[in-house]
Amino acid sequence: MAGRPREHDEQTARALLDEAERLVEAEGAAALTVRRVADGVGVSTRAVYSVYGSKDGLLVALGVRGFDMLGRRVAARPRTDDPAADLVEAGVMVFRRFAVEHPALFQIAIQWAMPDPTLARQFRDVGWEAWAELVALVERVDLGGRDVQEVAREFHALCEGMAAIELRGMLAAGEEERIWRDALGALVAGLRR
Amino acid sequence: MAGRPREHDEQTARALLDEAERLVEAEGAAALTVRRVADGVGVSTRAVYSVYGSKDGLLVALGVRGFDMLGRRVAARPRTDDPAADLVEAGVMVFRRFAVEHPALFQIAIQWAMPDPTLARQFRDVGWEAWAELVALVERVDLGGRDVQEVAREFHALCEGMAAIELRGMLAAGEEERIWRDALGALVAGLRR
DNA sequence: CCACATTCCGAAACAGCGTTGCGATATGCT
DNA sequence: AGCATATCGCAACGCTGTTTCGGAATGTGG
Repeated sequence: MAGRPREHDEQTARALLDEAERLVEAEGAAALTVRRVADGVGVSTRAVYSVYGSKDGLLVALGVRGFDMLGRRVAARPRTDDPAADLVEAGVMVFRRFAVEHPALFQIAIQWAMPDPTLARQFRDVGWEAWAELVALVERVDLGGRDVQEVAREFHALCEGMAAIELRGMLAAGEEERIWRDALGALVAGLRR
Repeated sequence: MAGRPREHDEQTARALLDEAERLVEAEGAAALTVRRVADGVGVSTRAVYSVYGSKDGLLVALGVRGFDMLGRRVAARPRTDDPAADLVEAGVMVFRRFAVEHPALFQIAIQWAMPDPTLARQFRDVGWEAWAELVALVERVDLGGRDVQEVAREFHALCEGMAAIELRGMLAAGEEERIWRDALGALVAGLRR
């Protein structure tokens, strides 16, 4: 008595998630509807509910994907003998790149840009792993007795704000990386004195 | 040939906007529906369309209200003989207070947290006025030849990021103001050297 | 080899959303 | 007084997320 085997495997799950991210990226959060995601992959709307339970489940999965990506990239950063520069470079080359290349994931995972922000609780664990990677980078910088968690928050705040502003098209075209380095460098320098 | 006089005057308009802000504040952006706003004020849904044209029009009006509030408060800040401190205090006492007291307006006006972010174009003018007030504060600080607009952007980015983080409950309770001052102070100090 | 029990999928239905067309209503001018 | 006119409230439309339900597909017991 085995019953009918499920047709929607892990491959369909990834295809659905890809389509969801693509939709938000291309047409904004309002374009993310269960019907369009299903149609884009070529399955019925029921498949989305079989795999992710609900539209909210889809959003949570996007958040997990975002934090997973972010955490891996921070961890993969090279460590030089200049911890302060390492931190700034991580901000520019990881956080900025992530936000620019995957704005939909940035908005969902980092900014909690969803109809129901309490859903963020469901990817808190994955987020914490990425957070720990950032803290590890901050820990290497001498900050004159400042609380590491607190500094990490402040650094993250500047990164998040810069990313938000850049995604809104408010940074001079072509100058984005320089301005990021200027801002992040100034914050770290100001914290060290 | 005068026709029937309109029943929904400026007073109803303000009542609708108040109710809209209250709804978003209390239950999140998803709770903002034309029907609920109308019911809350005691008029029909048609009134919302008579006054604001659409739900999007309501969102734009909330954005205008936010920027108007922000601009006035920045302009009203006292100028002391320490321009750098004035800037930091403006960030803490204006931007932070605004975000904490009116999170819905912050999310709409500043973060463009709407289904269709292109609506932000419609309150760009009011936003520019508030922006000019911030630039005026930055201009007084000696920044060693840095571009004023650019520094204003960086300062705004940190404020926006800190506000976003605080609204998500990620700052130690009771320590918020001190952390804001620490972060903003560090950025300004780092920019001045 | 067949029929059954079991499981899942897809189409259709439901409530709620933003929005709009239409009949009824309430006013000011002639 | 009666007509012209502009507004309002109700009901409908197409869309949304979600659920229900009948049919289809499979591994197993006879």
